[in-house]
Amino acid sequence: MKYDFAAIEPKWQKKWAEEKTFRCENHSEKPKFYALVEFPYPSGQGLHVGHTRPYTAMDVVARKRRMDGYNVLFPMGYDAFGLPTENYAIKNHIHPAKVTHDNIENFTKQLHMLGYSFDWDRVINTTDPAYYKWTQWIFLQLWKKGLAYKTTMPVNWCTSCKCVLANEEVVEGVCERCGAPVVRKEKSQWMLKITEYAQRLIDDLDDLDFIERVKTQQKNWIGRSTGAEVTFKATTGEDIVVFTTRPDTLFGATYMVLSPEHALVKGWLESGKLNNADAVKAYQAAAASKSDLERTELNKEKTGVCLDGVKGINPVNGKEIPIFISDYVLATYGTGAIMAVPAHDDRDWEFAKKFGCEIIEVVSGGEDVQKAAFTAKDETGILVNSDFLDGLTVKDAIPVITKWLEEKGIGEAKVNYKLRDWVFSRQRYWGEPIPMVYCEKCGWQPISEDQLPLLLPDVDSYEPTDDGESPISKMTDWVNTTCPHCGGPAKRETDTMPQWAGSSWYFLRYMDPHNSEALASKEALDYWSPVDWYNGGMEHTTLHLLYSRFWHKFLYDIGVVPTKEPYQKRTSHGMILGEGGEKMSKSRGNVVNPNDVVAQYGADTMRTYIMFIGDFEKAASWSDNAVKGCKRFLDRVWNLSENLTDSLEYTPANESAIHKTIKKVADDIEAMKFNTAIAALMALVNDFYANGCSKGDYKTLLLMLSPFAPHMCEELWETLGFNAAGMACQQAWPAYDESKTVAAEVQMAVQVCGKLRSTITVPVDSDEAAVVAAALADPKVQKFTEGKNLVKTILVPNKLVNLIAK
RNA sequence: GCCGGUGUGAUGGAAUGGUAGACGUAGCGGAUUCAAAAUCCGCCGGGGGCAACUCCGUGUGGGUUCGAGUCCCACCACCGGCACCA
Repeated sequence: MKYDFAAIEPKWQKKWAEEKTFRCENHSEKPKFYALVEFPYPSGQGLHVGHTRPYTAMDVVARKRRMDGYNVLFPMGYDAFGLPTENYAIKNHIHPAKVTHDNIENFTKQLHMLGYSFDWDRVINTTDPAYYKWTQWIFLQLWKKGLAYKTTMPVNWCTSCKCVLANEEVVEGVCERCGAPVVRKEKSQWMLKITEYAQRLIDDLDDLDFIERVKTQQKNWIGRSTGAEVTFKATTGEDIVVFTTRPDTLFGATYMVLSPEHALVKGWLESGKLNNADAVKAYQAAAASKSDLERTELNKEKTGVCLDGVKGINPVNGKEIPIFISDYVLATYGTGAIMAVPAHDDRDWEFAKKFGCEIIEVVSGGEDVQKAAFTAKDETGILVNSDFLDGLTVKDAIPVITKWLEEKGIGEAKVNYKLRDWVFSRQRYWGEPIPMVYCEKCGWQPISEDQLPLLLPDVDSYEPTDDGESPISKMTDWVNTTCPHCGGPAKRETDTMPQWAGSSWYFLRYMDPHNSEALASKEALDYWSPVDWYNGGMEHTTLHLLYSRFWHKFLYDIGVVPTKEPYQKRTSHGMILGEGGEKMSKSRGNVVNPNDVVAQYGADTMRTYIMFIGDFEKAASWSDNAVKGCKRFLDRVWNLSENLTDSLEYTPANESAIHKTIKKVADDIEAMKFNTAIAALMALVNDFYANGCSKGDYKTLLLMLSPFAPHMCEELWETLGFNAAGMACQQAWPAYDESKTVAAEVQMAVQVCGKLRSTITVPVDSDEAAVVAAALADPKVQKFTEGKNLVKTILVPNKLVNLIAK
């Protein structure tokens, strides 16, 4: 019989679908296990090989855990709102809902084709009104708690998408999605107060089993820094509050810098306090017109303007110091104003040199501060020229000055974060409508919860507008409504939610996907929470992963979900590169389509190869030749089935290898070392070829291989008549006996003075004396020990003996 | 600049401080075949030697250890994240 994957694979896929083999219930005697992969954005290109790596990996884990006796939830869905669909719809004049529907159909077919063990009764789609009803509901709860607010501020504006972006969506000054330049635009936007959760988002990482680089990247992004806020006085009477991480250097503050957008500057200009108003206004205008890229350009010359007519007063010594405006001070961080200590800060030093400001050393221990700033914060620095702080180390001076500031009422300890509130509105069509109404009399009002879902209206044109308004704004029938509060005329919000809204809570919906009363029932949430293991891409670390942790914490605070954190464990896969090690792209012509691979080699080969390709966490490049190697392996397994001995016992020569492999494959799957798990199975098959293979040997092999190559294993399982107790995927993982993982005789390395000289074969667990005696009997060893005294021996049981001879 | 990671044959990659290169590709030799494909068997880090064998070898230089790819120190290269964040 030939291994005809083209017939076998659809046969089993059909059976699994019809019998709902992988459906799971929200209750069980078994322990629960919730395995999650990031749901795809159903693009027109279909499933990418990049998707198959995490999906296959978690499918292997899910299948293995079922065999371990868990009640496994392994769901799939579609994150279908978003710009590419909208852009495709515009270009081809097809409704985005239709495009989405077709793409989802294609994705579903492909996911079935790969034999994934998803519970298909729990599929969700973020564009389904029954789903986004609850996305809107969560937004309303955020609004009720004051965590959603609308405000006018400078925001990131993508010049190509014609849409605002969150900070997280701007990568190196350009749009994360399309690569177009991002500029600052003053716009009124819905914002979510993620900053209120900054500290908890850091602290709660400690108890989670996330890979370290995810934790550090999130901490980096949140960017906590501790210091103090200090109030300086202006000679015109106003308070100027600054944030500093180095309050110890306060005596060295010789000037101040405000961001060009700072409110005080506007005030001084309006009240005519500034003698150089024209220069100041010109500088403000120049700063405003700069793109993010220009503003953050590396090693840029410092620029600025000194305010003529107003000075600051250093509160520790009463000195009058000049005030500048400069774009190296950001309006959106801290208070938008700094005290400048050029002797101990590189940026301030550079600015001071250019503008001729005074540089006073207040921390000794470095080089001449006139030549370079001394920025060390450790014990090497001793305070000088600082009155009561003199003689203290930097570390000791900080609490002393902070306490002093607090006592005098001119400052306090303060923590700042780089994290900004989440800009939550988009001027586009294909997203969840924001369920808010604006009334001239009552301001912003939420629509009543019983009116949800607020449906996305049909429009004729989805084109984004150049004036920065959503396409829906032209739909006057929809826009004009009545105020839920006073009943008077009012207008709906026409911006929609960002792409990240639907994915911020989707894992909860899988727990109870058809619930019309709540986003999920309390019983379902209690049973399945939290997600036990979530695998996804590193590119989502400071986007989806952070956003969904924030939403989950909010839902926890209002009593909707039972756990503080959504995901207990987070792992991440490396990218799949093209044949030459370059990123796959249409322009390079190195894109691998899973459909082609499955057609040529079958899904089991595709699955096995994508797991064997290399270290799961690292990038790996595709190799057509190596795919053939995996096909060859599966063929060898198949062909072996025709030469089995009848016994259901293990063949003695294979026994210890089988026990060892059972342990290794199980451990490797849990550790995501899929490549070595498959290597171990290959080695075992090589043993079977060499030693012969019994039905019993083969049965265990099929069970171990079934998570990787489920179709072929089911077929063989059936053909060989093992199926009385159900399919292979429904069996228990084979048991191993630790004592049998070691053969009766072991080969041991013999070193003389640390150098390998020979190997000997001895009975397992031989004691030191026996091993040493056997080693000394070896002529190759004798060559190096002859005429010397054995000073010491080191034994590593069953592995190695080292003879120290002098 | 700060944080994290990685450096091993021709190649993808293996190695709880204990026989470096498992397993797979490619390559070479053989069997089978009219021939090829497929399949099966063998070889496959470098130098020296007919051989037995021997010396060298995990980015570089030191160190700890009976023993280091693995631990420590310094450096080099590359990759990823953050970055005028006060």
